[in-house]
Amino acid sequence: MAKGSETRERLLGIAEVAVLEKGFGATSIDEIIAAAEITKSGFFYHFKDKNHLARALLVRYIEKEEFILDDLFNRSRELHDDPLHSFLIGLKLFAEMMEDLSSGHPGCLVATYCYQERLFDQEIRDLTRETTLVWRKRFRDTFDEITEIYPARDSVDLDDLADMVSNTVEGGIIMSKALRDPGVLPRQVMLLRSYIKLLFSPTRN
Amino acid sequence: MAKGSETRERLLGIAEVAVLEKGFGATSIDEIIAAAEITKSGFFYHFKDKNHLARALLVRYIEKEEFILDDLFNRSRELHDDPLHSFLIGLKLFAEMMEDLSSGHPGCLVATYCYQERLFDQEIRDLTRETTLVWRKRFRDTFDEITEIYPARDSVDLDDLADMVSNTVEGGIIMSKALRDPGVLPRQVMLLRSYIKLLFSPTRN
DNA sequence: TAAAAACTGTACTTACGGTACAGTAAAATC
DNA sequence: GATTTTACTGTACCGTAAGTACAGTTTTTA
Repeated sequence: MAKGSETRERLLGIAEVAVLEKGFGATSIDEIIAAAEITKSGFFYHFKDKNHLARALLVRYIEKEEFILDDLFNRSRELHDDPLHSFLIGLKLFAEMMEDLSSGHPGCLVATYCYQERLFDQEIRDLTRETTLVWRKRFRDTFDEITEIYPARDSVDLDDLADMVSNTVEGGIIMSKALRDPGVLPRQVMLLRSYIKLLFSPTRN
Repeated sequence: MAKGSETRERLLGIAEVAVLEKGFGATSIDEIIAAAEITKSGFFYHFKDKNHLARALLVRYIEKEEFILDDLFNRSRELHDDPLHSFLIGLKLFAEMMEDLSSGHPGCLVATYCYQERLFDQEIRDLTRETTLVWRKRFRDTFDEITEIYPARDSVDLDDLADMVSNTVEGGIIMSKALRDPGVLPRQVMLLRSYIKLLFSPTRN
């Protein structure tokens, strides 16, 4: 079992890089198996078709993301009791993490899939939607905690505000890629942080 | 000339929809010519290869965008003399425009190209970069005008703030697609507006 | 009416997604 | 230690797509 899932992981790793660079439709199975030094039959042993590869890629990506976010915001929670300040610390940590990616964020699979939706079956499209809703819930819970203590200085919908976190990251990845400047994403996260700070800071500041 | 450029436009229109739905690599020339009811030879008369189609698509898209943004922010400028309030009006108008797109924003070609960069030649990658810099300059000029009158309540880099406008739109398009809710993009634009408002409003508010 | 523009038609090459299926080496299970 | 399962290899094949080449034809414009 160990050897098999090792090969599977290698295939997924190679495919992920290729998909984020060229898009799913432009990534050929032939190039994946060439890089993985495996035969086509070997590939189809692991994934019955390209759609199954797509799904496995997405599931793996989502799990990795969730783990990273859990870890980061748990740490920020340990650094400060107050939900607002803890979240502001979390955003700073996130920005720093994005800054440390030497060649920039490689890209978000959810975003690439959204921009190529017609290539995927309903199951995959539902997965991207549910993932985005999980992100929303994560940050919505945070903002619920914050508003229990700090009243917002402008009337905003908290689901929209929660979406703004994902929105900033997704937009920042694109802007970083477009400008070929990995620094854009972390700086945009810091701007989001500035908004949260202004929005919830007590009036006398 | 009229008939030729008419066919060319038709090809570009069909290609744009397909590329935004499936990505460039997954859009076949055969499907484009089938929809346009033209032969393959006819296609290659207009575009010598797929890369030339990609470039023409992008150039056309950029020109359309620029025209729309010019029009919108010129109108908002006419509605209010003050640069801050004029910009806030412009963002509201933009949000309304996004809301009126019945099936949501079809997607940004710059974003799809960024997520499939390895498919395109250097010239196209430079084009996406320069376009993003033009967007930056547009909003940077606006924020320069605003800061001449209103001091920012938090220390922010104005280029970053200018990028935040594009960032919000690019992210909003992805979030709208992921959640299958066209309303996300306009609501995110309104959140950006809320930030600009908080950031530049005189302290007593 | 001549020339340029805008195509059609045919034929071919290479690459890719996918199928089918027989065979095999290594690892886990009984 | 034999057997089954896992994880592959190898070969051969099909349909579709991108792209090339080039000769011929219609339509528009000068």
